[in-house]
Amino acid sequence: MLAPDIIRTKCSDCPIRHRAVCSRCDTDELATLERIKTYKSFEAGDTILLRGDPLEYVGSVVRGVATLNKTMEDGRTQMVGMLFPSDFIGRPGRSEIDYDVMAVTNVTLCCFRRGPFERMIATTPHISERLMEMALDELDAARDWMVLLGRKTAREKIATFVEMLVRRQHMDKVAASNGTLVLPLTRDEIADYIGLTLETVSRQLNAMKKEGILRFAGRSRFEVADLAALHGATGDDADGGPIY
Amino acid sequence: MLAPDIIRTKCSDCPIRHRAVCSRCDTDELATLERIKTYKSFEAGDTILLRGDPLEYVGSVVRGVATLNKTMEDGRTQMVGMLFPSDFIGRPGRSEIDYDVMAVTNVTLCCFRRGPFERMIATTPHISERLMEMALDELDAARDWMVLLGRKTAREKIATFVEMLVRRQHMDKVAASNGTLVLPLTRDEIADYIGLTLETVSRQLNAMKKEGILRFAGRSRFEVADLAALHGATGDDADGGPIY
DNA sequence: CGCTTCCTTGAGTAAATTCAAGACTTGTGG
DNA sequence: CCACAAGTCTTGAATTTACTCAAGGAAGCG
Repeated sequence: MLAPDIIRTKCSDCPIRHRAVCSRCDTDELATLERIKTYKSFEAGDTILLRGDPLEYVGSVVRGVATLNKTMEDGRTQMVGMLFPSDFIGRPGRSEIDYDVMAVTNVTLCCFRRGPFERMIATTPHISERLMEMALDELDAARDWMVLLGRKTAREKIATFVEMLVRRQHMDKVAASNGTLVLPLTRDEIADYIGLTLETVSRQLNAMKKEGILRFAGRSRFEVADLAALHGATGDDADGGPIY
Repeated sequence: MLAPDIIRTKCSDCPIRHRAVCSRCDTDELATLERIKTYKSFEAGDTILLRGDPLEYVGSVVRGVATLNKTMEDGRTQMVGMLFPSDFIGRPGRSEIDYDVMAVTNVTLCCFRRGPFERMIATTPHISERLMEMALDELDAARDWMVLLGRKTAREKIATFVEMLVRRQHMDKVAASNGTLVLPLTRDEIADYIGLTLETVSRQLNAMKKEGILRFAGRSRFEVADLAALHGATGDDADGGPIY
């Protein structure tokens, strides 16, 4: 773990203030959270939590990207979630989790010790309601991903994955300076997320490059040259498309 | 919808009393629920809810099995959940759902109108806490299924599916008279649940029959002749196995 | 008993995987 | 600032798994 470079940002200045688990808290509630929060930082590649570990902390991703990974007995792995800024790690009332949480970029977390946080939830509807809402959002996302994993072709999987990245980075303004987007995962990690092999991911990504749908600038920076074509390749409904 | 054949079972006599959303309610709370509940019945094949429909009711499955289905533009479908007795339909704070809910057997639901129920949640921690717990259980199940869909072989998928059925029916005592289990889904529906085609499902099921792992009595009744072999075929950890 | 629906089985095909070799990035140290 | 090493990525060829297409057979319902 790195030394935190956000030492103690005020909640009111926090970049995820309006979307995280605390988004509906009033000034008093925020003051209470302010007292019990701590920041933790992780370097790209670090393990944030290991499957089965006792869950001492819960918290929000403030910066960076983390992934939730499940590994089978024989080493096959499936990523079951990607966490962007404002996403929550850990669950109320559970003492452990059934997947590993990994930092895929440098990550800063806003953490609360589980005990005090759970006591606060019990008396703070603004938090418990938001937590429920976030859990249901995660459930919806998991089910959408089940369609991807079970029924989509390699090409559709890639297109859906890229579209999801665009949507999340647009939201977070991780998007950086120009219109360029960041590809926070390696080919191998993408493969684990969408249920393919890294070779197939590479082939499909290059096919979309050749077709002029994507444009790459180095390994991990790219932009979408043809958003409509990208959406067309997802296999999703024409209506339900991306709204910016 | 059928005429309900449970007209007004008392909550205290309800078969799912100890596992459903109301499981932690005290006598007073139960009395309140008793007043606002209504039973609805559906025949096998009926649509319980359609994607995008305004969600007027929420409720628990009392008897029967329902499925959650997503359909792509071109007709490909992926089942994203199976609901057994005690499972909850609908979500607090959401006015619609993004999948169809179908009755695959005859189904009886214990329903509450969404408005009154949500008002009750707000003042009844015994319910809101249980709802949160159930949402997190569903999320865990969805993520386990993502591993199945993304990384398991046809044989592992079938074995995992059958093991899940055994576990749920053991729990519900749907298991009926003898040790026989019910296969509530057709080959086609199973295929939609585990991301295969019906032919592949049929082949794998028959392979397990020939190997003496499963024994069939007609189309939809079967028993597991070799539970250890079944679990061995799931690809899951030797430890995390079924506990009866 | 006959019809409909669901299931089985086979043969050929297609999509993605595996195996393998080589090329590009990126970061580090000289 | 360049060269090198390590890690990533690309591409091709062969293989495999599951899919598609097709026909026939069993179950279950009326």
